[in-house]
Amino acid sequence: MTRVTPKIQAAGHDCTACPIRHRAVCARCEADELQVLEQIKYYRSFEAGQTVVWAGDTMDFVASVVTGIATLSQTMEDGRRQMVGLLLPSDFAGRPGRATSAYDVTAATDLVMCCFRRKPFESLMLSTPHIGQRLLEMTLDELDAAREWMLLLGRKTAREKIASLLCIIARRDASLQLSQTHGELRFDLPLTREAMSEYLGLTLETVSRQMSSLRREGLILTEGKRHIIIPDFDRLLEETGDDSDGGFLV
Amino acid sequence: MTRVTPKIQAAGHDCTACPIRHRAVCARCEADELQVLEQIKYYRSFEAGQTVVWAGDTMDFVASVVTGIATLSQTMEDGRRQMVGLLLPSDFAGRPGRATSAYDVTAATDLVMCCFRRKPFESLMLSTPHIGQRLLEMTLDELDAAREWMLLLGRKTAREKIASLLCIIARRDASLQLSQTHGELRFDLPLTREAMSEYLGLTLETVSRQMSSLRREGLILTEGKRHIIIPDFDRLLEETGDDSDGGFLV
DNA sequence: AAAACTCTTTGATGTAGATCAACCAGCATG
DNA sequence: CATGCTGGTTGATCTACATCAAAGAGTTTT
Repeated sequence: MTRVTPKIQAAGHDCTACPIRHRAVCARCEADELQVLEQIKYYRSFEAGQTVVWAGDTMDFVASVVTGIATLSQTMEDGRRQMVGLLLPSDFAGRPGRATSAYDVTAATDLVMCCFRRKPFESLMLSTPHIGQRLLEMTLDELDAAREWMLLLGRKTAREKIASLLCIIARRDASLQLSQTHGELRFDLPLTREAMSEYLGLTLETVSRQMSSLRREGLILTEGKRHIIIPDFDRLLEETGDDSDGGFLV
Repeated sequence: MTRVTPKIQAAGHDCTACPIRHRAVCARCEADELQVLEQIKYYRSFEAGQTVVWAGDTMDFVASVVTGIATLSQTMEDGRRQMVGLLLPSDFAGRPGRATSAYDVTAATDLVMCCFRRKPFESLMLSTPHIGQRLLEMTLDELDAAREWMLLLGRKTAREKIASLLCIIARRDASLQLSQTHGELRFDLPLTREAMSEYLGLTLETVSRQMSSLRREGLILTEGKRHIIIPDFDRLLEETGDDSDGGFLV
């Protein structure tokens, strides 16, 4: 389990060079506002599989994902688990005004977060409207995504669920690389079959079977277990059950 | 279909007498800020079953639910529907900065909304931080509720889903009446079996069967089709699958 | 007071996905 | 190079819920 510690931790204190500068909670901040943020921020790294916080534990910071992927999940007493959020670079974790985490937060891949102690961040929100405004916008986006996910969980078939997840990840990956979402797409699946099943409200066996079925039909190709190639994105899109046009807001 | 038009429409321009004054987006506003809001607000009434807006249609206002219940739902091309939100008095509908509704908004019961034209509301948000702050708080609450719902949709059994829904409605009803959530509770179900099924990701037959089963076991009693009596709230709570203590944030 | 609605309940049957159980591939470890 | 470990695949069987179908209860309409 030897993993390279992401470089940014050692380096970057300079917000202007930050890769998520224009999309994170600080996106609207002016130079002087950024300087205040730089005073209270610190980076934390996690290895794939590590837990950032457990549901119910105190969480005295809020944070932006800088690189990697984190998941939010809930667990029932008897162990049933449901993932309720997938945090990608620039997404925000934690809730101003709340001391304990409502969810298990876990590093799905190696992860770097830009953290702010909660109290200073909260007072900053009062004095710096740009932060609150941006956070509102991001929270509204999250709410839309959560509601889209409710449709998936409540009404889609296993096959549609898998296709939807693959399309979402492919799309977000493409948007990070600034490539087009047409024709062939390739990316690494950042989730295990088990994590996928927790996100989709399925068992991992069903996930595996549906992946195999999509592979058999040529809708996806795989290299190793995790590298996915989508030869024709639009064709996979048709399997999601969504409107051909609009669909997910991502 | 003769229904009494809610009185507030004729009467109330006075925010200070508003029943949702202390819980809605305007909760944190000072007297002078309320005066500005009063300038741009207007009431709209809808009868049970009426559509407020269709998904995709332009929605040039945002609004607070004053009395009654509204639902948000999504529809797939082939007609499968999933409810993604239940708006109770004081809840907020619409999204500042977005011109079209992402969901079908429907009056589940007779409904009165306090509306603000979107543009003036947006500029008010910039000049009146109290509104944006409150909206952020409400949106974060909605997001928590949506995530709780994802757990229900993804992992709960039909029986647990029904018990959860009844508990949530009973709880919110009790909080409006300022009564305790222990021992016997009674309330009117504001949803048809079909609406319940759309919310829970079930068919209406399954909803009906599970309601009958809870009734047979004495967990609920019914008077007519819609009036529900919960003789022992804590006993019903045990059927939800949630932690006995915390559970829903509502 | 019969007809037509809407909402609900109940029964018979079918099926998607869960559950239980092997087994395989890739890797790290003694 | 056997050993165990983690993550993934595939098969056989079971079951919770969907689907199809009919009928009851409470309305409004004629």
